[in-house]
Amino acid sequence: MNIKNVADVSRLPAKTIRYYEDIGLITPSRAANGYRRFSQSDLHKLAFIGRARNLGFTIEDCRMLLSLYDDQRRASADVKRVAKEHLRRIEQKIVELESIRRTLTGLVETCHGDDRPDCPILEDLSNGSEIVADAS
Amino acid sequence: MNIKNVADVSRLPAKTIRYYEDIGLITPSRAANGYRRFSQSDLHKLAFIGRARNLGFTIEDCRMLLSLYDDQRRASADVKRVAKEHLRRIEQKIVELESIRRTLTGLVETCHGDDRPDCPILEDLSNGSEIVADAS
DNA sequence: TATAGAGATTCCAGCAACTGGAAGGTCAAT
DNA sequence: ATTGACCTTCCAGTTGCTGGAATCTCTATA
Repeated sequence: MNIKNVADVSRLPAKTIRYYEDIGLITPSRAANGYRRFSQSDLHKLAFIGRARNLGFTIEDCRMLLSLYDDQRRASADVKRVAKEHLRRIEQKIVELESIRRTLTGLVETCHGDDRPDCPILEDLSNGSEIVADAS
Repeated sequence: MNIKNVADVSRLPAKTIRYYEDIGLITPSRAANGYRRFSQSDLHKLAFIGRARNLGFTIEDCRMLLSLYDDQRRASADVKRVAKEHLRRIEQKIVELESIRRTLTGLVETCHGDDRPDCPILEDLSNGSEIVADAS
C-alpha cells in the first residue's frame, strides 16, 4: 500500500505518517522506486497510534505503549502505570479548565456587551479580581 | 524598575517579559546603559497579560484585549465576543477531555495491573473498541 | 583599584506534534 | 509526449515560551 491509500484508511494525514516514520514510530519498507510500502503490520501500528493519540497520549507514551504491545513478556502493570499517569494529567487539566470556565462564565454574564465602553471583563483583567483561575 | 524586579513583582519570568517585548505586547523604554526601564504602565500591562494568560487566553487574544483596553471608545460587545469565543473553546476542550477521561477510567479499571502480560488497555488500542473519545 | 558576583544584554536553539510549501522524481492513461 | 496524480526530500513555520552561551554593566568589598 502506498501512503495516500494508508492515509485514507488510517485517517491520518500523509504528512503525519511520514513524520511518524521520521521519529521512528513506524518503519515501512521501500519499493524499488523509493516509495514507502506499508505492510499490514504498519497499518496496524498506525491504527494503534491513532487511537492512542485520540486518547491524548503523547508521542512518547505511544512509543512506550507500542513497545509494551510488542513485548510478549510485558507486565500489564507497566501499561496500567502509563495509562494512570496520563489519566491523572487529564483530570488535572479538567480541573484547571473548569476553574477557568467558572471565572469566564461569570465575567461574560456580567458584561452587557453593547456599544458602551465600560466592561467588567476588562476591569477584572486590569484590576485583578479575587476570583482567580489557577491555570499553571 | 529593572527586569528582575519586574519579574518578581509580576511573577513572570524575565525571559517571558523579554519575549513579550519581542512580540510587541509591551514597549518598555531603555536606560542609557541599554537596560530596560519599566514604567508603572508597563507593570500594569504585564499584570493584565498575566491574568489573561492565566485564564487561557492566547497571546493574540491578549493583544486584542490590550488594544481594546487602551481604546476609550471600545464597545464592550467586542470584549465580550472575544471572551465568549474563548469560553466556547474552553468548554469544547472540557467536553473532549471528559470523554477521554471516561474511556481511560474504564480501561484503567479493567486492567488488573499485575505481572501478567494480558492487558485490556493494549487490546483496546490494538483492536479499536467502540468506546471512542473524539479528541480532534 | 582590582575583582568578584549579580544582573543585564543579544542571539541561537529547542520543546510537541505536526503542517505547509517548494522542487523535483514516478507512474498510468490518453 | 504530455498531463495529472502521486511520490520523494528538505526547509520553515506554528504556540509560547525556556535554556544556554557570550558578552556588557553595576555595585560592593579587599
